[in-house]
Amino acid sequence: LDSIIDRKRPLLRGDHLFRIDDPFQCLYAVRSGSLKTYATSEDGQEHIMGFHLPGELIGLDAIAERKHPLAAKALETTSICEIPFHDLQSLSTQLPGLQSQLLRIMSQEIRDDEHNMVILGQKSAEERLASFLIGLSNRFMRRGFSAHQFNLSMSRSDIGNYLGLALETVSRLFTRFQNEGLLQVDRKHIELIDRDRLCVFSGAQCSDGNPRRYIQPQPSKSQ
Amino acid sequence: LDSIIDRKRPLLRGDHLFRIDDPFQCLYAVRSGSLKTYATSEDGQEHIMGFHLPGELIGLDAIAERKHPLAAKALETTSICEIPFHDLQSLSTQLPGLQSQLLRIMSQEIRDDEHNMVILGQKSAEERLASFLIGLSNRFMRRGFSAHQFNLSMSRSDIGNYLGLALETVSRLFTRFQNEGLLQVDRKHIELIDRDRLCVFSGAQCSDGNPRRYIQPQPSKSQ
DNA sequence: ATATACAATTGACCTAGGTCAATGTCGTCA
DNA sequence: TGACGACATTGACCTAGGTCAATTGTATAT
Repeated sequence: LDSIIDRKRPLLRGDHLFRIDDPFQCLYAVRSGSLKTYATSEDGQEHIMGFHLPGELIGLDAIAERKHPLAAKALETTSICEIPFHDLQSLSTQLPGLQSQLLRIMSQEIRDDEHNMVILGQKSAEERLASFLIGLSNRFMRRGFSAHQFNLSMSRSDIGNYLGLALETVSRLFTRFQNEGLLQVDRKHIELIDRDRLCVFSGAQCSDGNPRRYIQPQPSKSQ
Repeated sequence: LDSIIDRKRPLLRGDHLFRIDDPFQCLYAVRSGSLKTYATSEDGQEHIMGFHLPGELIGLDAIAERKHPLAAKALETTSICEIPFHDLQSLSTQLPGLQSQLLRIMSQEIRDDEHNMVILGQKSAEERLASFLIGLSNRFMRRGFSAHQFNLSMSRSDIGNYLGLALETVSRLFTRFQNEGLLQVDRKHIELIDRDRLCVFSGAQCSDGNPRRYIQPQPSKSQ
């Protein structure tokens, strides 16, 4: 199963794992550290699509066109597993479970993106940042890290870019959350003091540690 | 190949194809008509995630959890093909190409969602509506319909919800675009007069009829 | 034909959050 | 140790677009 996986030497902060339009050869799994993926618009503006933590898979969006639509850059010293896609495919013809596992992961990615679209399209700045922090917390928790205390490897500007906010707004919200007693910020270090109340601020479905979930249908106000 | 596909009787406007948390049995392909998919938040608020035109596939986000995270509702009289997922999977163990075709479609869906996240996160109201119209136009064109003239099956309110705008803003933009000579609106009917200039307004990468594309990397301002 | 209800438009007003600018803090390198 | 440069914070101001409300147009039911 992991006979095809190749462990590469670690990336340093700022190194690219791949760039936009690089040919698609491999999926990548983060072993340690973190990365951001981003698109750029014609004017050179960067649009961050995601932050990627240990245990997460990168590159699923490249399968269709056989090249990477986004670039991936390390936010800190980061080690990566390379998974050659060709090998993965031939292996999966033998292992029936592997194929459907891949489908499940991609389906989950689509769900997560849908969740992000709700956040970007419908939520206030406050709700966005709270959702972001709760989401990070959940992801750390699932991987066995502390859910109440972690370091942000990305800058305020990266967070703002990702959430569709100005970096000044992000900064102001951090101090506001801190004054409200929701959390303690020290530079990159975050401690969630009152995680439950932060969930309330995020306006959602997340206090149970189960992230990226959707909500029961309502009575349905006809059409 | 299409021995497993079942054609159901058509849905009427307002009918649900499935609701949130319905168990996942089938993928669905739109044959004619159109639908919207949406999540609802705890307060009953509807969040539209997509509009679905003939030839498009719905339900890929349900594979992971074996239930539908979104609801799908017909915007007009709509006919649908049901594709039982179980059958699809067993069939794909025999046909090698089918499996990878499915992966490609899901990968494309992830790319499309990423594209939408850029629109929601980074674009102005004007750019959002222009992108939306160009995107629709491209999708119609690819399916053999007119790229310059089509009917919107969704309300202004649906469009606003989808784009993260108030319906009043959508309405104002339609009249503005019309006054600028970009298009002609009559209720639900849209005629794109100056598609190229509308592309300019959308601030993107779309005038060539190839939608959902990403852009070359820039010189990269280091870090 | 008329009533009803919903969809769309338009205007007036207001506010969340963006922009610009000044200042502060930290980490790195000579 | 000091100076530079990136990052972060904070304040003052401004505007894109949201909200509220009135009006009109359109479609369905009686």
